[in-house]
Amino acid sequence: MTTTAPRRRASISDVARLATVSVGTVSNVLNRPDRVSPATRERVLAAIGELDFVPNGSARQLRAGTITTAGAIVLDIANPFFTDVARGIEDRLDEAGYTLMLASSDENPEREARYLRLFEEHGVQGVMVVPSGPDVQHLEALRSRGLRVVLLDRPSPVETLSSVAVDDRAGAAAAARHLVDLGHERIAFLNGPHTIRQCADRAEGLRAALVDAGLDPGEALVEVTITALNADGGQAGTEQVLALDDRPTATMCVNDLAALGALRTLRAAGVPVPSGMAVVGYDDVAFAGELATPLTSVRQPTHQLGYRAADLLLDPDDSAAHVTFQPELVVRESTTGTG
Amino acid sequence: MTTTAPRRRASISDVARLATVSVGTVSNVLNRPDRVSPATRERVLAAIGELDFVPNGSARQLRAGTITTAGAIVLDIANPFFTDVARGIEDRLDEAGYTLMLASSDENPEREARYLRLFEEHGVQGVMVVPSGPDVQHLEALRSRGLRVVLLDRPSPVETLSSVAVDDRAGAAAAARHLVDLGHERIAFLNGPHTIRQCADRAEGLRAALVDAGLDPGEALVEVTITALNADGGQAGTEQVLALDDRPTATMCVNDLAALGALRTLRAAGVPVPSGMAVVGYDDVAFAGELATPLTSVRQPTHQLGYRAADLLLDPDDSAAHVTFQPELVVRESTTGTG
DNA sequence: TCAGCGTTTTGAATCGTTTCATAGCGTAGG
DNA sequence: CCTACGCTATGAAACGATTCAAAACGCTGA
Repeated sequence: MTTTAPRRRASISDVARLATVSVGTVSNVLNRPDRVSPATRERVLAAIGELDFVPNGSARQLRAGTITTAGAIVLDIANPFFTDVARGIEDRLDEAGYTLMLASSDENPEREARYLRLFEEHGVQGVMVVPSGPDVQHLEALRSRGLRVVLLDRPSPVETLSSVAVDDRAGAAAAARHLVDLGHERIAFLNGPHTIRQCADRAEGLRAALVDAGLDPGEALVEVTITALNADGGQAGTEQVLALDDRPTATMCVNDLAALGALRTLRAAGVPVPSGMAVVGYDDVAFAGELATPLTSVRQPTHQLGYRAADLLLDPDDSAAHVTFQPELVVRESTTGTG
Repeated sequence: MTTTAPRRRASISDVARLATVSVGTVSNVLNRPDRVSPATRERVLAAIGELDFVPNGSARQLRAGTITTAGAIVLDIANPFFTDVARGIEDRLDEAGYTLMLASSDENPEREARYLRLFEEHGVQGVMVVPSGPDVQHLEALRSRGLRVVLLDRPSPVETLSSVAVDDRAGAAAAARHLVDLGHERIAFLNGPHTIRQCADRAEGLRAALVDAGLDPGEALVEVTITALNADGGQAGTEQVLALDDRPTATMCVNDLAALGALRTLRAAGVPVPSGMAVVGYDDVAFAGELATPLTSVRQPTHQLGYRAADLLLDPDDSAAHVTFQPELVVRESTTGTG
């Protein structure tokens, strides 16, 4: 193995000099090989190999103006829901020869803005974003500057931005109806802050379903806000719920990771599931069915969600489109079991 | 909400014209505000705001030569192990004001090469890679062209490349010793292809531990190669194992996702765990302890792994460093239970 | 031999920044 | 009143590619 010391990167003119042609010809070999005679092409390719030449993307892009790259920003890359969505995006972009730059905002609008700026500065074709706040003006501004923008996992609050979403109200409502049908009349909801639209929507769907069932949400619903939308958050929230005077008989969680934390905490506290406390998750991630107490959860078409988002981003038709998928309640023993 | 039609992106000279200064001054406002008089600065900033000016990153980079971005390529972004590593990387880069471009190679060397090229063309400072094949010459070539390269999750096979890894032989050996101590004398190993170094190392560690215990690996070890290192792969592999004439009494899995598939398949086949078949996973992901049969698994310091990798990448010292972490066996009921 | 034509190659202009040598300007000191 | 100096601001060069009008080349047929 040879250990060459780093040297200056070869440029197209270095190649041209070595192959004794002009830079224009080298560029043609790279981009329109058919316009170059075979002999010249050979010579240029040899020089490229010799020098380990890799074209400078910045220069290319500066001149050509555009690249086949898209960006995506999700809330948390460690959450399987978002990685499944990301896979859907990647698969669709791959078909079109595009590449994806992925980043996670940590629900932090400042980080979101930083990554958006990075993407814009580097001239991506467009971005897919799970907004970390209710305000989408900055995204509309981005669109007006010529980038394609697709809102991920939330219906667009403005006409002009395309969006792909799952009906969160329907999902939460289905879960709530299921619990009410089982006789629960007091339900805890470990939810994220309402600044995240999905969280607000789910709270609303849950509330509406309770009203439909003739219950007073003020009585029947205890919403606990958790800041970390993961297992740790679920644990903290469940500890709060267990400390309540009039303890609910069921807990809905904003996602399956939080439900994992809830189950862990309930087990530690010796509360049986579901007889002591029914638990419902959200997302139906891969392991939901394999837990000690298999988890009732709301399944979302994650892969499709990402795939379709990328589809909209690539669509040459410039008009905004809005796609909504329907979620599906998957019932398991964390609500119907005998434990 | 106003809906401005996309117009041409403003450039620094548009700003200069509007503020009636030279382009150099605008650049100074952007990069060395203290060298510009407050009055001029104000005027320029107003023009920037007016025009929605966002500097062109390609042009900047072309001239300045470098950006504070690093790339990472993992095998599968849907695998919690890799996303935890990615979080570690992100956290360290964030401290240094760097941003991360993340991609997954799908264990496909061609995809890996494509992303490496993309990263290089865009002038990242360096890349962290979980190589998808045994050959690292292309990475050494990258390094010789001036990029910083850190191998992720595998010890470097060459001196010149920095690496961060967990001792895979030790992890597999610890798991094997545990199984042998429990009396198992025939062990199935659902492993990935040996072209992936971790897989080869784990097979070797397992084999060595069996020899140490006085067993003949030819007899005691049944290695089943699975192509998908996830739950589906685990399911397929387990089906093969169950069809064997002389059925092993324990199954080691290359990761927890595969173990999830194994547990699912065993349950479907009515094979009790661990009395009918003990199961060991690898990675100790968040849900491992919460499964129907809590999973014995090899814990790796994932977050640290990523954090340290980014650390090496940022280290101004150019010499190659090699960091190895030790894994830890976490024993649960999938091997010691009464099921 | 030369005009005419199609193919291949050339080289200068261009993209939007940063950088840096230099010019302009106001002020303090002699 | 002139010089020197410190601030600011200027504007051209440079980064490394693509693009395209024009030149060079190689043939064919008269």
